[in-house]
This record gives sequence, structure tokens and C-alpha cells, in this order.
Amino acid sequence: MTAMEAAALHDWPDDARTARGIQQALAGRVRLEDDTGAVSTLAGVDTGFEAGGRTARACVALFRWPDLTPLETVIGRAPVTFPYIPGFLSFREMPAILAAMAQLEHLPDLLLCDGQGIAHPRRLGIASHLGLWLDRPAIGVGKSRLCGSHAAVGEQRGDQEPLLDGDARIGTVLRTRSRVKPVFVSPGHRVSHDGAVAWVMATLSRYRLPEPIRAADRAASRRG
DNA sequence: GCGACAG
DNA sequence: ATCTTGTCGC
Repeated sequence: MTAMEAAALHDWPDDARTARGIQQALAGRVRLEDDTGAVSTLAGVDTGFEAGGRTARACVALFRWPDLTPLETVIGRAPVTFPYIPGFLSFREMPAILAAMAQLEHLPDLLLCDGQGIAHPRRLGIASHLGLWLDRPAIGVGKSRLCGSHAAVGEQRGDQEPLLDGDARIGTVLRTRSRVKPVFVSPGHRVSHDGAVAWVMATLSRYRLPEPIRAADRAASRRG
């Protein structure tokens, strides 16, 4: 990696201007080839807020693969030092996520993150940023669109349409439940578009979101 | 200038 | 994301 990239990876900004520079420096390091190796554990990642929004509370819900047995749930907290600005979500939530990850004996072999991967204005959504930071395969699963356009998606479970930004494919709009609003799937790091969609489909139960993300979502937003 | 805009 | 109770429906 270049010196600028090395400096940007584990560096932290305190303003959007600097954050944008970090995103631009890191985006080129994202790998879109499937490089998951042997997956024996995977985790869902989500963040909630408490104390009137002054504290971020992240949850990492670890599961065994391929049986999807729940293994462990950890919670990490961190002061919120960055405002919510579309396109800069990772700078708000990652400190808490990293605090949660630090509680695990071993990092998950694959991360499913609530939010976008490369389906981002500068191709560095939270799943990409986190995947790069931890050097782990990561997938972004957004409940709504940040950027890009797409054709109408079929109404049946499994129907999908590529998410495009001009000529470039940045993700997939995937119907995870028949007649229910689709999700926005995009590679975070070390996974392909098709690989990301396959992982999401493989971790679904009967709901709209993958089970690992649902579990993280519950723990992260649960009061107390 | 106007509209869009992850969580 | 969060502030918030009950309620309609499978």
C-alpha cells in the first residue's frame, strides 16, 4: 500500500473534510474477489444509540457456520464524536463496533453489516471501512438506498436487480421476502457481488434481514 | 440553485 | 438512529 493509504487506514478524523480524504485514500484497497477462505464463524453487526444519542452501542452477534448456531453476543460502547452525515456513517459507528470486536477471542471469518459496502458515493460504506480495518471479508446490507439506481425488482423472494452508478455496478437490490421491501446488498471487502448475495440468501430465515443482522439489531437497540 | 440523503 | 402505545393482521 502507499504511504497515504497506510496513514489513512487506522487514522481517525474529526471532521467530514478529513473523513472524505480518508475514504478516497482507502477505497482503492477494497477487494471485490471472493476471498473468504474456510468460514467457520460469521457475525452480524449493528449499532444503536443511548444517552440521548451521545453514546453509540454496537453489537456483534457471532454465529457458527454452516449451522447458524448462536455462539456469542458482545456489546461495545463509545462516545459519539461525529454527526450523522449521509456518506460518513462509519465514522459515527465504528469506534463502538471496534470496542465490541475487541471482546471476542477470535474475529469472525465473515461480517454482515447493517449499512452499505461499496454502494457508497466514494465506494467506502461502513462494511468496506470495517472490512478493511479488520482485514476480514465483509458484506453490506442496507435497509434503504444511499446512492445508485436500479430497475424495478420482481416481487418474489430471491428476485434481484443490479444497483448501478452510471455504468458501474455498486451492489444488488435483493428481495429477501416476497412482497416485502427489498434490501441493498453490496460487497464490503474480499467478496464479490454474487458472493455477497449468496451469503445473504444463505443466512436468511423467515424475515427480511439475515439472521445475524437481526440478532445484532435486537441486542443493539434493546434498552438497558 | 434544487433535490437526495445508509443509520 | 431515536422519541413512543396500542393495534391490525397472519
